[in-house]
Amino acid sequence: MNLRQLAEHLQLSQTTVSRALNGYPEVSEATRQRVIRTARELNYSPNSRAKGLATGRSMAIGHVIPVSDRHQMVNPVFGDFISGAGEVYAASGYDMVMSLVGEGGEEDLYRSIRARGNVDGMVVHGPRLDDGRISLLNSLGLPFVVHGRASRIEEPYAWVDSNSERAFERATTHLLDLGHRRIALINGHEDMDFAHRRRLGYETALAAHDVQPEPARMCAGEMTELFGHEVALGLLHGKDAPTAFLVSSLIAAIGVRRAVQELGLIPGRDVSIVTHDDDLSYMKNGADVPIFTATRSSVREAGRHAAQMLLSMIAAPQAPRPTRLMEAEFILGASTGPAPV
Amino acid sequence: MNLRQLAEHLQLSQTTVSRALNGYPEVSEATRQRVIRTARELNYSPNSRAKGLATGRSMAIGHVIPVSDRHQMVNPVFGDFISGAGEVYAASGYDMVMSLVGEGGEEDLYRSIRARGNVDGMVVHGPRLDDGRISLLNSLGLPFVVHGRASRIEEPYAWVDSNSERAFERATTHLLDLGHRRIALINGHEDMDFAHRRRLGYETALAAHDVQPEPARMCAGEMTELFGHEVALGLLHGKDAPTAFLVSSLIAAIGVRRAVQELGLIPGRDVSIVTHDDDLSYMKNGADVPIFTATRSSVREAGRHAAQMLLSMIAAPQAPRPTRLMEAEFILGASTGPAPV
DNA sequence: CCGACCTCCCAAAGCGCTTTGACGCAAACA
DNA sequence: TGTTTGCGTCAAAGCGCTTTGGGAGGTCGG
Repeated sequence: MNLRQLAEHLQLSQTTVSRALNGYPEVSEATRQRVIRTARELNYSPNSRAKGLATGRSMAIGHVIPVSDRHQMVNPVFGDFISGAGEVYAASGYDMVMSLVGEGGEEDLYRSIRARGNVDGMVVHGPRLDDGRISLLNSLGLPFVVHGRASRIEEPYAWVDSNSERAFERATTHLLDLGHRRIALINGHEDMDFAHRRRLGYETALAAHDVQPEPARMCAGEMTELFGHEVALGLLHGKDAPTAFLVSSLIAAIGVRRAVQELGLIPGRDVSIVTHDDDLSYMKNGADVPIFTATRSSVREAGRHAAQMLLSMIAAPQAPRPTRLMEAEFILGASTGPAPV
Repeated sequence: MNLRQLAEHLQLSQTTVSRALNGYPEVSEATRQRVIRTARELNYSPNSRAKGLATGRSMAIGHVIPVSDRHQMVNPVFGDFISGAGEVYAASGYDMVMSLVGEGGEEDLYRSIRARGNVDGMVVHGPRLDDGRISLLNSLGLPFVVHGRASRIEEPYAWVDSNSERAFERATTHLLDLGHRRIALINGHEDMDFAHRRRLGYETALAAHDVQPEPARMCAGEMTELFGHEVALGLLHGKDAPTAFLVSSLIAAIGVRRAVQELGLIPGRDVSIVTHDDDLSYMKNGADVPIFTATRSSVREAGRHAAQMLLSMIAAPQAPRPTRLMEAEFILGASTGPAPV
C-alpha cells in the first residue's frame, strides 16, 4: 500500500492525501478525517526512505558505540542510556540507529554516516580527554550531543554530563571525615574523560585535608567485577592496606566487596566502600537501605536529556549548543563507617 | 557530493559510475579503478535513502526492545547480544535500528515498521510462551529471527536459543548428587519462554530423583540483584530453609550471595548456589576459578548467530527457516558443595 | 451581476539512486 | 568488404514521497 494506491482508493490526488496526512491547512477537515480513517483502515504508513528522500530528513538518530578492542565489551550503562533516549525518540517519531566501532575506525564511520545521510543527528558516547570526534563532527556539520565532556577540547559542542569531579570530591571528603587516610581509588580508564574528572575530585579532596596521594593506591581499568576484585585483593594484601575504597562503578564495587569478604573482613566496619552508582535498572543499590554509600546519577535520565537536547538542536540548528551538568546525589549506605583504629 | 556531481567530475554518466562502484562487469577495470579512487578522494558515499528507494532494500535490521512497564528496565543481556549481532552487521554493511516498546504497543509497532519499510529483517527479543508476535511477523512476510523460542507456537520460524531445559536439568542434578534436597529456584518471569523451560528442566531433575517440588521454593521475578537478595533472605529465614539455590542470572545470584553472607553463612559450604551465566563482558564469572558453579551460554555468540541467520534468510528468502540450539556449558565453581548434614 | 477572494484540490517536478534498453565502436568473423 | 559480437558507455524511467505553482468552483462585497 503506497500513497498512489491510497489516493486512487480515495479518488483524490496524491497531493491532497499527503497534505491531509501531514496536517497542512489547505485541506478541508472532512477530507482530512476521511483520509486519515482510510489510511488507518488500509494500514498505510508512508515509506520512510521515500519520505526521507523527499524531505531531506531521515527521522533517525545515530548512536556510535565504541567497543573496546581489549575486551569486546559494551559499556553496561549503555542499555539504560538508550532506554532513556529511546523514550524521547519514540515520542517524537524518531528511530535510533546504532553502529558498533572498534577503536580506530571511528573517523571513517562518522564520515560515512554523514555522507550516507541516514541520520539527522548523533549521540557521541564515551568521550576521551582529547577526543578528535568532536572537531570532526563539528566540521561535518551534523548536530550531535556528547554524553560526557572532553576536558581538553575548547570548541563549543553540546553535552550532557554528571558532575563527576564534585561527586568524587564529596565522596572522598566523606571518607576523610570518617578518619580514613589510606583511601584507594579504583577508577575507569583514565583516558576517558569521566574517569579523569573523578580522579581530580579525589585528589582535590585529599589535598584539602593535607593527605598525600599515593600512586600505588590509584588504579584504573575496565570497570568489571573481576577488576574490582583483583585490585582490591592486591591492595588489601599489601602493606599499608587501604581502609577505604572509592570505586567508579557499582559492578566493580561488588568485586571489591567480594574481595573484602574473602579476607573475612566486614564492609562498613573493617573496610569502607564508596561507589559511583549509575542507577541501572537491573542493578539498584538496595531498596530501602542502600547497600553501598554512593554518589548517584541516573544514566537513564542522562539519556533522556541528551535525546531532548539533540531533537531541539535539529529543530533549531542556529541556536547555541545546549549543555547540561547533572549533579550527583550523595547516598549514605551501609558500606562506610569510621576508620578502624 | 552526490552521484551526479561525481559523474560530472569524472566526465562519465551516472550509470557508469554506479556500475563501477557496485561491481558490475560491464565496465572496464581501468574505469572502475579511476571511479573508485576518485570516489574515495571526494569522500563520496551513496545516499542510503536514495539507494534504498531504488533497490527496495534498506540495508538495516530492526531490533525491538521490550521495556517492562513495571521497571522500565532493559534486559542487561541486551548490550552483549547486540554487540555480537552488530559485529556481523558491520561486516556486511548493515545498520541496526532499534525501537523501544512498552508491553502492548508491540503489534502496531511491528506493522508500522513493516509498512514504513525501513528494515530488511528483524530480531525478536524476549519471546513469551505464546507469543503473538511470531504469527504476526509471519503474516507480515518480513524475515525475522527470534532470540529464544515460544513453546506454544506451532508454526515454523527461525530462532536461536540455548538449551535452557537441559542446562537447568543438569544443574539441578548436580545439586541433587551433592545430597541437596531442598533446592530453591529463583527464576525469571515464567511467562517468558526461557524461564518456563528452565523450570521444566529443574522439575524433570527433581522428579528423576523422586524429590517432590515445593512451590514455596520456586519464585519468579525480574532478574535483579535486589530480587535475588530479597527472595533468598526470605527463604533462608523461613523454616525448611533451602540448602541450595538455582538462580537464573548471575546478577540475581550476586543478590543471593549477599543474602547468604549477611546471615553469616558461607557460599559453597553452608549454602550452595548454581546460576546461569550469560557470559556478559562486564560481569564475568571469575577468571581462573569461577566464582559460581554455573551453566554458561554466551549471549554475544547468540547475537552473532542470530544476525548471521537473518542475513542468510534475507539473501535466500525461500530457504527453510534456520534454527539453532546452543548447548550450555556446565562450569564447576566455588559456590557449590555437599549438602550440610 | 461582476470581479475579488477563499477554499479545496490537482499535475508535475524533484529528491539521489539503480536499472533497463539501446547505441556507438572496435575487433573478429565470414 | 560486410556482418556479427562484445565492450564500454549513455539517456531515461522509476522507486514513493513532498512541495511548488497553479486552477477550478463557490462565496462575498460592491
